[in-house]
Amino acid sequence: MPGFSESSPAMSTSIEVDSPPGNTHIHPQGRLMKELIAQLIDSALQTLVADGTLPADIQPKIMVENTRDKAHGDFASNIALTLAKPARCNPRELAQKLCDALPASNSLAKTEIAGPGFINFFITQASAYAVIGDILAQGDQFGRAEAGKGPRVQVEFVSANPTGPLHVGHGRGAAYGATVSDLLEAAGINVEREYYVNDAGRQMNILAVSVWLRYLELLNGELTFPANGYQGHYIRDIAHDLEKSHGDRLQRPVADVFADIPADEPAGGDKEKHIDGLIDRARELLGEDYDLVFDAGLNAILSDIREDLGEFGADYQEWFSERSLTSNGDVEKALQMLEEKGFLYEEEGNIWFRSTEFGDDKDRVVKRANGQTTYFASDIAYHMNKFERGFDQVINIWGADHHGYITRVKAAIQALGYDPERLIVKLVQFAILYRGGERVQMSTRSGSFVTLRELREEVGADACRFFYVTRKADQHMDFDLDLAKSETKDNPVFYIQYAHARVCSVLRKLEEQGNAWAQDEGLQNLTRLDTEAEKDLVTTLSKYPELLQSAALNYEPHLLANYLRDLAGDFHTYYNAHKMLIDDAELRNARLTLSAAVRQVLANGLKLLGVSAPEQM
RNA sequence: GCGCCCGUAGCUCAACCGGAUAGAGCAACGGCCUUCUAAGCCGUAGGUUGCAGGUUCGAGCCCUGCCGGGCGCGCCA
Repeated sequence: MPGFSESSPAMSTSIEVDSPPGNTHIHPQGRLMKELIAQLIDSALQTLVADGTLPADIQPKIMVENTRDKAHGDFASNIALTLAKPARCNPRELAQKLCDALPASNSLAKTEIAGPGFINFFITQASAYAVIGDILAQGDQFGRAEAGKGPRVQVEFVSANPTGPLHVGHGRGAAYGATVSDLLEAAGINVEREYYVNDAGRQMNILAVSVWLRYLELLNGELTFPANGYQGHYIRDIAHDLEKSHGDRLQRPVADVFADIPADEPAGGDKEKHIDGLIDRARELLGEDYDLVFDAGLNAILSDIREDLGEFGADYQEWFSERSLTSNGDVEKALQMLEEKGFLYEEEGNIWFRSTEFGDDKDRVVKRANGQTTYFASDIAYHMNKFERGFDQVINIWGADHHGYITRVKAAIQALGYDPERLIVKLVQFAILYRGGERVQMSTRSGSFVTLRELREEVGADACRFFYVTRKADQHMDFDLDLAKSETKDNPVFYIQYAHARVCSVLRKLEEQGNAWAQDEGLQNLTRLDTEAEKDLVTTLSKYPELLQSAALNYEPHLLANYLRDLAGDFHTYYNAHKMLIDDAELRNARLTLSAAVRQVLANGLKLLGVSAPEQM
């Protein structure tokens, strides 16, 4: 995971708190205990080196990790295992010596040696429970790193061609990109979200022609619509608006439009040649008015996409136009730079980029014999532009079908003199929708919905956002619509939201009883919380900040989704086993204080996932 | 054919980046509602981590080969 590292080993031994690497600017509460333990171990090591038990030249990496099994304490280190060989002694014996040499700490209850030589650390209850006070004191900031201290990172996501509404395939990229961006921001990184608008190229011309033909239909009656045109009803809507705003200004004789155009596919011809002929003809007949049609299509669809994403909770700082790369000269500039560095050559009139020098399978055309630059040329210029804007790191979130482009884009970046490691491409696999146990067929023809908007309307934005990121992005996922809509515990979204609402409900109930939650009294009596359910809950809470960092820096929002489910589960278990509204005021307030901390963490996590945290269900 | 991703309980997926007895949720089976939301909880069962080797104190994770699935291999965008 390159990029965020600014590690500076201050000690003779390097202390590594397990994952994520780097990001030393982040010191959330949850990691402090690990660091403390690592320092205790380091001190013990130095003692053993001083008395000759360990050779002086060892370079140990001190790893402190969470235990999986609470019988193993709170934290564990494998240091004795890794040092057994250089120390030429039995790992368990070494572990014992290390334990004996550990400095005293009032956070540490005891240590144990287990298994092949792990050292298990048990922290004191007071130390563990301190997190509850932290959560309530920090509120919605709990778990977040200090803002604006980190590097500048750009996240580009969705970037679907503006030729039609977003479909459910884009939904996963939108949810993933939005969540990763928010997570990175929570990790203290300066995030800029960007949408690359493919407003140049043939597809956009096809869109323009489609709109124009529907417009002509409106004025002159039905005509033979090209097989390769955009068929969707939204094209008619745009045509209708065009007619409203410009009347018959764009009217041209239909016979002229189709005269001498190569035959379309249904007529035994080539649909590509047919549509290209129509594009040329439209330009010819419309002259400068062509742009009017073109922009009408582009703007209508783009504003629809913007609105759609906005309602989905995906907000962008920048909508970057592909056309601007041509008009501002960036494409030519990028090609010129490659030319100067000797990475371009000409063959049969085409200009090729030597991407094979950077591991690509074959060289790629950047400019055709007819003088037109390729889409790839725009991509090169676009990435050059990104780095020129000063981002430390650039993250592209692409559909899995684009993986073939990674190598060539990285090749171009490298050829331009930038470190290709600064570009991170995350591929998002497609989601397959299921309804009633049946796979929903994704065809425009079938009655099944295809757009993201329809999906949101059917299952709700909360469930959409959550379900999309609940699996690792590079995994194929099955999206169960019935489950997403269900209001039972089977549905993780409801399950988590319900846990949040339950805490609110208890506090409301308390008020109805004419009582109030006394946080201070609760904090002072946390030691009364001595059941297993309560200890487990506190342990889970204490892991939140670290989990957040890990989810952010590894671009894995599913970790947060799973965590919230676990936390909600722990809470439901607790709630069911222990009554809160009891007469014993000290215990009551202690339990309410713990519950309020759970509510806070649930709310913080849900917010990052773009899911609402209702107070009542 | 080449490249990338993947293969874990009947199903959908985790596993803190090499650690201890591989974990959740569904589904299945058995319990719990005069009690703050049963929109919930508890318990049982379920595995040779696709197969075969290798690396080491230790492998679901790393290496090699094979089997199976997905995607990509345009002067398309």
